[in-house]
Amino acid sequence: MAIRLPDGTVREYPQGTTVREVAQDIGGRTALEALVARVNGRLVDLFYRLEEDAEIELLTPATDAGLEVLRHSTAHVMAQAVKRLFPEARLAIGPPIENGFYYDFDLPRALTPEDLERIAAEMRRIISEDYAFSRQEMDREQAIQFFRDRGESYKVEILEELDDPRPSIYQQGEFIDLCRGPHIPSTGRIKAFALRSVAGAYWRGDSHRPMLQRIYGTAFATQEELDRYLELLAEAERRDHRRLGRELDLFSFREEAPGFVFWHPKGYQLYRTLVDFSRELQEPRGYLEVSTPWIYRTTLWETSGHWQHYKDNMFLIDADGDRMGVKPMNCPGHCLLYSQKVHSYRDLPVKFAEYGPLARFEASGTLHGALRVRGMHQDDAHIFLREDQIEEQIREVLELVDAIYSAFGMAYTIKLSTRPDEYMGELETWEKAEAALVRALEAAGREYTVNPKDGAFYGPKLDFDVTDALGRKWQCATVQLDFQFPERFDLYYVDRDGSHKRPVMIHRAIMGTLERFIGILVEHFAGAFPVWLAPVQVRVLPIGSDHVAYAARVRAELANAGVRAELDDRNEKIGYKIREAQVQKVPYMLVVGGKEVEAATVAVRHRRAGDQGSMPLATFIERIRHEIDSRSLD
RNA sequence: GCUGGCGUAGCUCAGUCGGUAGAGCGACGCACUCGUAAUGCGUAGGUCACCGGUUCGAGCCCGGUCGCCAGCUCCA
Repeated sequence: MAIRLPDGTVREYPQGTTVREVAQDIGGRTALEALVARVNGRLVDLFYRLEEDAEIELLTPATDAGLEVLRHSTAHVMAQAVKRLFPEARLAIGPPIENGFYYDFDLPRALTPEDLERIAAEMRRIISEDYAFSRQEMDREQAIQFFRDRGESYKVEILEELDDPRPSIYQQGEFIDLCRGPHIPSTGRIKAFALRSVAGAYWRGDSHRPMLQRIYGTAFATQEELDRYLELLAEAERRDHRRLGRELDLFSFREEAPGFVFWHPKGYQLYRTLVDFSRELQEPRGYLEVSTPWIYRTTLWETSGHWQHYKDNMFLIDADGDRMGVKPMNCPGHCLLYSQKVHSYRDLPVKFAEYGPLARFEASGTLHGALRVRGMHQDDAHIFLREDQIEEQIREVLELVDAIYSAFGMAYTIKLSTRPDEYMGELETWEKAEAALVRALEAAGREYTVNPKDGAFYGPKLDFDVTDALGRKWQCATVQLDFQFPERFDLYYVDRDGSHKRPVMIHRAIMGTLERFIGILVEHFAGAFPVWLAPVQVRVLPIGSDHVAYAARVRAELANAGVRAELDDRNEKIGYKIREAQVQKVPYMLVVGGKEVEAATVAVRHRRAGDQGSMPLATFIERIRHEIDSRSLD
């Protein structure tokens, strides 16, 4: 039979040759380091027997697929260790995930960090014992009986719902598990792993099913790569917005108001800078900023459909017998506002923007600093338009998204989220909306992936995942196309021929929730904001008390030039003042002493580049103004 | 909401066997008038998350509540 290799060469082997034998024949590093192989596009073990002509590719842990298999096998080794230490443990599932793997167990008691140590030690023993992985297929009924005899009720449940008539099981040493495979050749091939944490997880992700214990771990091809990954996690911890928010005096949280943010003056400065930026971009595009009520009678929520689809996430108030709900979204209010007057086809699109407060009753366990809150503000807007304007308006929004994210140096990807199971309106309308979004994306030449069933209850949406400086993804922007609200609110415009037509609506937020977006920015920039965003752009540091008066004049001139500047006139050594400004990540420090007073200059120190030498104040102002106005990311 | 863990000064943490609480940093005061990442000395600061129980006596043991953390579910 003919075996074709990725480099295009074709070699002849007798039928029944294993992939491993082919690898040995080829030789070289890839063959030596290969963990699994892809044969005609399908992943297989190295002991797989080739029976006919095939294209094969050997996969080392340097490939995504190879690394994934390595992690999957490490999960099996972990399960083996758990079984050795806790023979009564029942196995659930143990897949590889992004950056690692997990395995869920039903255990008689809660695991402690010490248990993780013991499990890791047992894993190291299993790795040094170097058991080969083997594969066996059996009839489904036989497999069910096999796992039932071993008391593995979760495996039995999986098998009972499995389509495969001949499921496979894998074995290494004494450990046997139901598994599709493939796996690495032997446990000794695991070179670097770490167990990270234990947490509860529902069987099959269903909150009505038993809670299992999930152990998270990770594995890499080499110790260096593992160390690099662990260092990335440590860096993420150092950048945690909850910690930096406190240290930089941006915001705080109190148990008196779980899920709400207290914005300190510096944090709120940042917040205002973002809103100003949003206005600056939206006003030229015809957005009209409005403010609408934040508490409405439930009758409005019934009209909008929130009562039926979103009630559990709403703060409800009994106001003297009147049932009212705090708004989780602005759309119903904007619909009422739209219906306040008669619109001509010529007036469309009408774009209402609002930055006001919203409240969503999020489950207590989901709250997370500023990233997941109950009280929020969005750079929200609703566009009322004619059907023939959909493509052009979606394109304009896409272009706005681009303008905003590029200002923060953030790349992003687009997801198209389609009709969820619990949806409102007609199937036909949904299909029309989904098709319109696809057309707009394609016309704009944007790449996107499809995220099935993740749309809002009133329409399909485009979600934007931004990637931060540590490579983590966050969902911020959302653009939703909606045919339902105009219907429910009986909105119309007067068309050319005088008839009443139904407008379409686009719901859109770019930064999304500002609380969340600022949390992301704090972590993205590690608190060292570019000058245009920095709450304090300059701190003026007089060396002695004789220089305070001059320093105060410098600060005032900076303020006149629209630069946010502070004066540190405390009676401290210059080194101490500099250290404090550095720790606060203030972009520029202006040191002024006798020489500067004399020459009417300032000695400029940049938080990263250090001492920049002296220059006339006007020169510095010109430079920093340019940096601010151009929204430089340096 | 669920599972597990945690809650002591503004922050980070110590507190032994149950005997009424401590450090460093920060804050404040005083002195020092200083040239690019920490001057010295002193002072104040605690309902040990909250409520209840056991005990002669609870930061410590038990129960409940709240909050936070890691996940799950949900999601911007």
